[in-house]
Amino acid sequence: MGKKGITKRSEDYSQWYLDVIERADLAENSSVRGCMVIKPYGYAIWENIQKNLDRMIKESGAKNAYFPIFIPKSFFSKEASHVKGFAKECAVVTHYRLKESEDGKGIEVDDSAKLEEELVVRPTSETIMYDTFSRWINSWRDLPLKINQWANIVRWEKRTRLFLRTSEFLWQEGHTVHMTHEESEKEVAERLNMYVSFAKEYLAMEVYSGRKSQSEKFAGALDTYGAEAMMQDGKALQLGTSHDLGQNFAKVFNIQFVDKDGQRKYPWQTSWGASTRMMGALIMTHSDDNGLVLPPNIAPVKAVILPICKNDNRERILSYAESVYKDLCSEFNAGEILFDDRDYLTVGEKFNEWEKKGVPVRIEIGEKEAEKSMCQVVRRDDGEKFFVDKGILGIELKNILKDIQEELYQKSKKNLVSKSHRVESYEEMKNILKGDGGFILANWCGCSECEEKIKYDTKATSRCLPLSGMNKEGRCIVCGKPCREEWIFAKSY
RNA sequence: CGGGGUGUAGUUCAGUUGGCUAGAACGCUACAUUCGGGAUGUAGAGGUCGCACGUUCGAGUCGUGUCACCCCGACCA
Repeated sequence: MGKKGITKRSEDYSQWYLDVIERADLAENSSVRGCMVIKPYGYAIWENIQKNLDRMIKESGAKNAYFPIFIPKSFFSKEASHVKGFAKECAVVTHYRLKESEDGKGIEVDDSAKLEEELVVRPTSETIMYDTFSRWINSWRDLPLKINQWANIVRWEKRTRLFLRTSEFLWQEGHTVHMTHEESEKEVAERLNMYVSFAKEYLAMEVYSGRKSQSEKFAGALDTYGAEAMMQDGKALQLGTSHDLGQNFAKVFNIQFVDKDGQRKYPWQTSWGASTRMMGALIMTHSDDNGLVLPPNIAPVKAVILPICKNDNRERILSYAESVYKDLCSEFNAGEILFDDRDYLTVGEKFNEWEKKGVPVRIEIGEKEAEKSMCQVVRRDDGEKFFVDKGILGIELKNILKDIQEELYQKSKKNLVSKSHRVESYEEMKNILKGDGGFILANWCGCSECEEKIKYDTKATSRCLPLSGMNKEGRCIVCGKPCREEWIFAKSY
């Protein structure tokens, strides 16, 4: 009756994904690869992310809309660096019809149904949205325009990785248009901060945020900003990005507005997004060897009630547990409290199942509890157990959930700090990256030669230049030239 | 796209120098006994050995091709 345990996380992150996603196992010989199936429990997590992030997005003034998944090839190729950045990972639709094959043994593409112009399956929606924006925007009165879209995205990556770089993923992409660069820069910063606070308040994650280097920026942007989280294995994972697009797209899509002074002008644009990868980060950050650990603010199920009964006391305990369940249901939203009265599983199996799924709190109800009109509450994050009076369970539970949320965040913060290393020499940097990894804080002159060398020597790339890294006098970790920017480097997913 | 590895039951894998009716564990189904940390017993279901071609009297096993997956590169907000 030994404990089986799931595979140690250090060996295989995918053990944590079992209840959340699985590899799409499509028909044999199918060239659709690297896709995921999001399971109901995983989708419930995504819905909680959507719900809360969507609220923050709307608070920024953006409105939700939906644009086509198909982008005419000609749109796509208008912005030179944009197309260069995405060209190698696009799925392209060339035909619109199938026909029965000559030998009657199957279906084949009907060559007579070839599209005049190929359609690109969106790898991001800048181009198709901005073509429309050019017709929506005429006057300064039409600005700022703030549009958000929840959609699926396809990027035919050479190498996929379950959850972190799948061929198809879900995301939210925001696109805004402003009169001045000052205004669009403010938007870029605010949306970056939105992702940082979302990570903190909902995902219970501490991140570094700042400007990306020129080599890491979005294809077509002036500047890209990102939020970077640190995983338990010392690798960085980007949570969200925010781009200052300048007037690059406005010029090629001919988005113009007549300003108050009567002049036709190109507006300034931004785009920003966060994807299902965020769930990957969430899971990889908090989980332990017993499975997922979900922050209460994002967990689909906040607490599970487990009656523990024997044959001779079953009815009594079940009816007591049910009254506890009803009490709690009146204080929580539908589905947030679960009553697990399955009698074909042993208690141990149930404990294990809910632990694996990361339900923040388990409420045990057995002989002792029923007698004293109490409940035993067990926290998923630290395993702490205590008795709570039935009468105050609802209030207590809310406090406990709040406490778990806060402690998970503090733990994440501690992890980020302990995995961040300010280095003074290139040797030190190489040694750390060869060992446990983590974030390296180091002065860098900003030239691409030094960045390339770091990448070649350590496989780490620059992650971002945080606010705190500006105006830090020092010498470039590689070439030794005096410089005043302290960048963050890390190996990343 | 280059280098390495792997495809056998739902899952993880074993399968000898090519040889007889294809193996285990877990999971699944039924019944009974259980139930405060991953239960036990009995019975049962479950396979075109990734796919194609080849070598052979005979292929899960050897060869070629192909497809998919994993790792490392290249690539990648």
